[in-house]
Amino acid sequence: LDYRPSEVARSLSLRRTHTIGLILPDTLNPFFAALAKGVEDTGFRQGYSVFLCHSNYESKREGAYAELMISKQVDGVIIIQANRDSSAVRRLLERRIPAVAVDREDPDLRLDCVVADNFGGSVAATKHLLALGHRRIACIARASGLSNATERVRGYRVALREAGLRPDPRLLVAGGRTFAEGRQAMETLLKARPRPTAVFVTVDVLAIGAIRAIVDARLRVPQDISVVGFDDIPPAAFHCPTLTTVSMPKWELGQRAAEVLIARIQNANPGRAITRVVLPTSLIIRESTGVLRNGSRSPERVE
Amino acid sequence: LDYRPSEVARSLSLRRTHTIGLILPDTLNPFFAALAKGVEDTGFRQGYSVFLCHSNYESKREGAYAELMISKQVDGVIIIQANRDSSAVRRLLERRIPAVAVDREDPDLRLDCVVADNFGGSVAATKHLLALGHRRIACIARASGLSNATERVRGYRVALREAGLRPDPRLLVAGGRTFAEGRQAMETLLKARPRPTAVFVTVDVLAIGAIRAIVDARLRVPQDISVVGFDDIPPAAFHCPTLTTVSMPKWELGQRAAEVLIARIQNANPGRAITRVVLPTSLIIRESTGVLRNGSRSPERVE
DNA sequence: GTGAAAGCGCTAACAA
DNA sequence: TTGTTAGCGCTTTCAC
Repeated sequence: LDYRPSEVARSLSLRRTHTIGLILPDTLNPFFAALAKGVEDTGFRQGYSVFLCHSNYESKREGAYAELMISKQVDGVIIIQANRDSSAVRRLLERRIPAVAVDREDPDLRLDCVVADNFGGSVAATKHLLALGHRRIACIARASGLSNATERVRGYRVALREAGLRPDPRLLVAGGRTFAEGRQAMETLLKARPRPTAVFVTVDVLAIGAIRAIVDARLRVPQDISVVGFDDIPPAAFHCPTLTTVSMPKWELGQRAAEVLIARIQNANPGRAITRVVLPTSLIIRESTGVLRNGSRSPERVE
Repeated sequence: LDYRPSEVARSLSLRRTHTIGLILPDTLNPFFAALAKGVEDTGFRQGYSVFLCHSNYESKREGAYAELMISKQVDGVIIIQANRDSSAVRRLLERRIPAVAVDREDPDLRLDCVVADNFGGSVAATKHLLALGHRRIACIARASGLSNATERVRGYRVALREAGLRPDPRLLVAGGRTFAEGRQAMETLLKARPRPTAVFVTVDVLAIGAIRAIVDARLRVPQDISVVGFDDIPPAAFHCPTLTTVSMPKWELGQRAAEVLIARIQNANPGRAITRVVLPTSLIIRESTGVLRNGSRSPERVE
């Protein structure tokens, strides 16, 4: 007859809940959504349920969720930190809750992490623009101070330097995280003189916003300005023009994070060395980048 | 000193877990992601944690999750059914787990539901195209057989009939749920002769794919073909051209569902009448729709 | 008021 | 092998 053992009684008895917490800024962002799917898929396959915890980019809420996960006695948590404030992670570690950081890492923290090769991807993106003849290459980047953001800017800078160019600080502008903020950042950039002929936008969502700003200024992508993004979110391949971008292994990031976490949970070896996995990124060339045209050098009108 | 009561012991004792399950097809779809955020936000505010359960559009996985939610003894579940198969919901109801259906409803099932005015939104979208002078108006729709999909097609048909037009079955094509499937559907439609001058795509994701097909065929939106979508996902406002669409109260759908569920949970009145809430939709006019041009009547070349 | 005890539904250790 | 029992950490009841 229709009997289901009570998981809560089992949890109390076994002291394991077969539940993990996933703390992330916002699943509305397609990048995080894909990553979340990766953890949920592998958790499901391995018998773990996942609590969805939106920090909403707020440290306070992140902390509240960490506290809640402690009370709920999850077996572990996967966290995409909202910002530089790592108190939530520290709290988890303090309570000996297995935790793994994804997408962004903090060298000060001793915990497992799964990240992508942000630096390499950014070098590739910038070199692609250089190979197309561009020299005035701008960059729109998240100013979160988190490793993924800083690594991307570092890749951009290093690539420029290797090409014998000096990064122009006026061409580096801070973006937020929404389409609208990407547009805004690009509007700022469009005022620079001479205007950049290409822009490396370190987040696809911002890149799509940036293209909007370019189009609204009656300029064309890529004829007047080339743009390359980062993440390869689903809309990137369908935007007009389709977006040249650096592909992130989004689902895999989540998958690997779940695997590392579950291994840590089941391997009751607390002194085990820290795991750090780095997944490769790769440049996907589409329509939004093109060779530098002389005519696009310094048009007078931006309307 | 740093003491946290064990929620699992409390749950066992109180027979309430302060946890709800959220079963949905896929958070990668921005529509579901926004809805999920709505339930998570209000759950958080009211002291409920949410289990994220991707059915992946598979009844089997949906059923497995329903079973798991029963074992985990969640206080209730919110479900966006993957397809016509309602066995998962029935299972929940059988076990007296409070459940609420969101976005799609099944008249055969006696459970609370929160849906949007899909019919009204579709009528408005179609009337908008009619007002612009279009007569050959195609429709790309999900063929899931679920209420939201059928209501949207019904709205389209009713609006055409009210304008004295007879819906042409050759202009109604089934789309899937991805950008690529939207493009495919539009490719089919582009072969129709005479070609439609406008298309109502019942899902934004499909609409963006459809625009891609139109552009690839060297036609322009809206000069050659107008397109209106449905959902108003974030990229819709940033696409080129920006997408005219019917706005869905996505976050609110999730929020209301959570509220209805929590009320049902706390109101131990099992005989209470079924709650059915319908939220309004509204047409948002952007760039992808324009007046019918005679020149766009029947161009010969589709490249 | 304060404190002890029973019970929530399981698992695991131990007896028989 | 099978059956019994203690205990997981809380809430609630009941006795003091």
